[in-house]
Amino acid sequence: MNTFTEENYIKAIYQLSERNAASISTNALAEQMNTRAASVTDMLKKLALKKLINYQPYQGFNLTSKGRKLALHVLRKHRLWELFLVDTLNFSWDEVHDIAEQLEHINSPKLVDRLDAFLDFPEADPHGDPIPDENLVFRTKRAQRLCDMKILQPLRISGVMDHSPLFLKFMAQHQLQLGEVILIEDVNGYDASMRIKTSSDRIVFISATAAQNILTRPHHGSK
Amino acid sequence: MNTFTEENYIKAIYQLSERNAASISTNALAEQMNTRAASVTDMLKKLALKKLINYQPYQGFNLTSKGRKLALHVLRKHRLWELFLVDTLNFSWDEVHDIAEQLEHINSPKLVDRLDAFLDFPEADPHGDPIPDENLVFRTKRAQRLCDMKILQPLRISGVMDHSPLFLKFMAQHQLQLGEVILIEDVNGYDASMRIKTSSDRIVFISATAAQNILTRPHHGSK
DNA sequence: TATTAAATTTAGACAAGTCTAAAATAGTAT
DNA sequence: ATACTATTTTAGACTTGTCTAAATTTAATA
Ligand SMILES: [Mn+2]
Ligand SMILES: [Mn+2]
Ligand SMILES: [Mn+2]
Ligand SMILES: [Mn+2]
Repeated sequence: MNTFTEENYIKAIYQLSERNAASISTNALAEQMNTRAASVTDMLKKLALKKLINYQPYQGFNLTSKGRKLALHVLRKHRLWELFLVDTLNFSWDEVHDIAEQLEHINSPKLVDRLDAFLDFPEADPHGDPIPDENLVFRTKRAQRLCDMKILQPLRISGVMDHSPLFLKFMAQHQLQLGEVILIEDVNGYDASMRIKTSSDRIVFISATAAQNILTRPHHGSK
Repeated sequence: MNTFTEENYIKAIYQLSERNAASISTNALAEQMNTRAASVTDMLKKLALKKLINYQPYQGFNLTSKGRKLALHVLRKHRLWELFLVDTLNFSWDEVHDIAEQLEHINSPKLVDRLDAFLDFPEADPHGDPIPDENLVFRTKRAQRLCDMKILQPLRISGVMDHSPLFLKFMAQHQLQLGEVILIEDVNGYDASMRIKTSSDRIVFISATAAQNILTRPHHGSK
């Protein structure tokens, strides 16, 4: 049906438009895909021919509903496989992205659904990213960045925006895992760095950069 | 490292030389790969350049030790994934081949080894084909065809030679599963069809064609 | 408005893998 | 030994995805 390359382009377009809204620039996509603008233009024509994107030369482009569905289907597979690797095969969360980048292209609807069932219909992957269900609908809303949250409010760490092994290892070093409940005790007026208290009363200082990449949800828990 | 296509060619060469021994003909490989002889010749040159096969124009070809290792590595992945699909995701044995045909090309040594451990270092896939271990060594010898076995001797069904869904469904219909212990009661002198008795004293008649595609081992069990 | 700069697209080329049709080789039969 | 046939290889072409360099369009600046 679609080549790996086409799927990767469609996924990249989806992810760029998630961040920047509106329509995406050829250059931005070229950077994301680690290729040249000319190659992107070539591919855009093909994707438009397949009705996966709307595209007018020089006027930008965006996903059609068919393209959006494909993007969500690939994301669903990517995230289910990541969770499988962590939960079932005991990989750590900083090792799984590159493998899922391959597994997301395996073509077998039955396999995806069986994997989904085996993992008990999970709502989020090991990085807290929501997993679309079999109808490609998100059942969970995305969480908010730690840097945008109020002080002294219980928060549960529910995801990360930066998926690089470097950042994921940083999180592990500071024992900030998904599910951990924390509290912003203080935001430094000078550099917006934060003093954080964990549920076990441990104190952690993190930079504003780090706080921008941690996703949280208000926690309404016992005490 | 290697493309999917190269891996598929190498695997096909391995499987052809397993059956026919010696060196393989361009035409035989073309048929196996569902392509044309000219395309095969093109690929043979590339595989020879990569030192995966020995190849002299017009003189046939065979795997180098490097090529054999690659073939075994791909087979290992194929068979581990097939077992995973059947044992863990509850697929039936006639559904898994095409999916494993894709999964066998996922490139991650760590993933293969983790999968191997998760499945508890299995020695055979759902069709009874032996799985090379992490050093690419077979720990089990291949079984023998039912049609070559002696009469009135307890035999355990340990594999099949034909992997087509048609044949696998035939086996299921006659309730001939892997592990089942059977006995050849009689071989018909006219068409070499067989009367078989199962451990539960059920009688099954099968054609010589079927008997050629069932693999068995002598069974030394509790009566 | 004219000029300049940035972004995007086209032109032309290349590698991988495939194909058909034609040429070369090996093997067999007279 | 010669002729025929089956097998294999080459020649030339096509598709996909990529690239560099040049041309085009849009946007920004003077
Ligand atoms: Mn990918
Ligand atoms: Mn993820
Ligand atoms: Mn394959
Ligand atoms: Mn098998």
